[in-house]
Amino acid sequence: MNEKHKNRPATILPSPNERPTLKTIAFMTGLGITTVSRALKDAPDIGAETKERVRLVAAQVGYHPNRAGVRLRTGKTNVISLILSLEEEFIGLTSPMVVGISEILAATQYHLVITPYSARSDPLDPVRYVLDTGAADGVIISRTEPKDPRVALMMQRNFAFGTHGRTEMGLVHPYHDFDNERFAYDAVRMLVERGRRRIMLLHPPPSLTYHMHMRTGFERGLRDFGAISVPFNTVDLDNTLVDIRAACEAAMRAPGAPDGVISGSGGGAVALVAGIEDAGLKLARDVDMVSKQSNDFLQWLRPEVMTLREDFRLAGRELAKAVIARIEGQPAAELQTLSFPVLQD
Amino acid sequence: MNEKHKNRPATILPSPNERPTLKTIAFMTGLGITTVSRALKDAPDIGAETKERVRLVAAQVGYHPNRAGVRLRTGKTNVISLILSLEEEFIGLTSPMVVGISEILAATQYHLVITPYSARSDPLDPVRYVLDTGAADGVIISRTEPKDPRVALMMQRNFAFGTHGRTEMGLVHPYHDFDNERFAYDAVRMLVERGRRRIMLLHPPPSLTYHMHMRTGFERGLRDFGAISVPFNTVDLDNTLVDIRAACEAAMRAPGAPDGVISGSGGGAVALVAGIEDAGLKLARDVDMVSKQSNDFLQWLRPEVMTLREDFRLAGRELAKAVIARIEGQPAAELQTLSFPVLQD
DNA sequence: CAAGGCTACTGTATCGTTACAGATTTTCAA
DNA sequence: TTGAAAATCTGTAACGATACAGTAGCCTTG
Repeated sequence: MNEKHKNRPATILPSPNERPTLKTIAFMTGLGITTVSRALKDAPDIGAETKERVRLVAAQVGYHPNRAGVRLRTGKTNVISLILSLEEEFIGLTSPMVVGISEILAATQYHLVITPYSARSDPLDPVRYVLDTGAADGVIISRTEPKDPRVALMMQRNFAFGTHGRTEMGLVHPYHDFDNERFAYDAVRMLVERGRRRIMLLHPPPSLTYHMHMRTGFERGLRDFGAISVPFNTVDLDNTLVDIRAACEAAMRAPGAPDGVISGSGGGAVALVAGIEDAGLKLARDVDMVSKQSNDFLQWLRPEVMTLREDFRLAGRELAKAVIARIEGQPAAELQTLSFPVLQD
Repeated sequence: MNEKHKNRPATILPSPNERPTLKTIAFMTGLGITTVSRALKDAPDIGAETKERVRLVAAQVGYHPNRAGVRLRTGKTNVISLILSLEEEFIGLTSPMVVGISEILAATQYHLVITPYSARSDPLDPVRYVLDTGAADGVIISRTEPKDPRVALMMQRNFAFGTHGRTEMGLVHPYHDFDNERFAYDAVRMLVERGRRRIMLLHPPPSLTYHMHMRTGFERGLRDFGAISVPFNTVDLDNTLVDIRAACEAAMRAPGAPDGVISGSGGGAVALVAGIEDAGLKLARDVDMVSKQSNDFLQWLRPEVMTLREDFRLAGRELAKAVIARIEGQPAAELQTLSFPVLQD
């Protein structure tokens, strides 16, 4: 509309095949590059009509800001990094989390980058990598420990992150956690209601925070409902399924064998079922079992096993929301959520 | 501004807390930025001793090239995008692929970005997004169709990609595929060897390329080993497990019910087992079953089911290698691999 | 009507890197 | 001794975006 002919710097006509940039739009609208940039971010010093015109042209030519340009200039990567242990056992659990995270990120500018590490290496390595290279604006980690050095490091550097699981360091940070204490407590109750008294728990590795949560709920359940614990300390959820199966069979054949079993994960439950049956026992008849479950397989093939569902997809959603909110400056204390076991069917 | 001094431009000492850049190293070594850049890429016009010195200092200060800088200047993103359908059913399968891909990328500069789409939207969308925004140097896709428009588009744009599964358009591109024809053929053989004659196949959706592969192997097996097909066309592997289970039960109760069942995926097999048992039949006694399997669950809970393993982790590794090789200019014809069913245990 | 303030817009410098076109010194054949 | 070639090294411009410090015109206000 208002052509005020100061002759514009001799802009070369942008070649029509290339990706449009701010320059393209500036050329098409007759505005300056800065104006276009500010118009697109709805800055207050740009006229309403101009903004409209710029937005229209931008949409028309399919403008997407160049991520490298933004990132170089502002330091903002628009990336959330999910730090994943590559051991097969965990990836099965974390994959629904990827779905949840993606669901949230889809509505934003953020991309999801998978930053892997192997159990044989230091879990701090991937975190340090992201921090040192500025590879992401925020990070999501799992397998959280009570005194987690990754959390300490990111807090110290004032870096946005969320943890799947809680810590116990007196540091306030975003997390999402499943109430494993309640899970174990409810599990004991369910077993006792079915007349079971001698209960065995397949617990997470002691290094992880939720080990203590689960044990606490377990012990409390034993006390409140009047059952006793059958020790099962030779294996935990980080052992291979083969080891768990063998250990379970041994426990089932030993004197004072359990008549109730609790599995802290769905994968472990499969091994426990196999171990129980290896020992010639039958579910529901000789032994009852409660498992934490994330997929349907177990339930379909051994409906006798009672399952309490943990929703990893929800965890992904909550964590993605929390990390983004943290990046945007929301206080960490407001970004802590807990989810509860849901009886399956 | 055009100051032509002999002495170096008045470089400000890089603040010690910031990430080191080429400038930092240039300052420390007393060299020019260009020289440092070229030394680090082992360019032929830099002295051997200089290169050594630069490399030493770079390692010392923990230099990582700024990805945004490289990307902006060269257009190289150093990103591989895995395009994932977010439906829970598929994510379970594709997650071991993430592990395989990560294993390969870990030794390179590449990052893995998950680009999701939902089944309700156009599968072309994520591909177009990557192409239009230059979000990655290469792409990996699954659920490949015989005339796959994503493949056509990326070929036309001369963009590096690899497909999990083959196409049939006369276009030569990198792929990794599982030999589903052989799987079905072997499966029929295994069933016939156990005296089964009336065989039912749970096949993939007809739109996917491997549907035809599997059917071909199936039909060939029926002919070669003298068995007959029991139609099972009301459901395929894209249906929910609940639907598959119900359809299977119905088939098992119908006149002329099958005595052998083949499942084109591990997840489907669980539903089939449940359906068979719903109909009051017993595995190994009334019906035998062969399944494609990717995890151990089924095998542990129904060892009667014979399983042929498909290695998704290997697929991830092969595809990552292929895409990188393609980016580096290797001919697509050399980047096509096939893997074969392995009898489980 | 001058001074000041507001509105709407713009040019320049910069982020870190690399392509390119020199520049300087050394080496060496004639 | 003299070019010329080889060996090393370097400055500038650019990739696309944004922060910042303007500018130009117009409107108040006293």
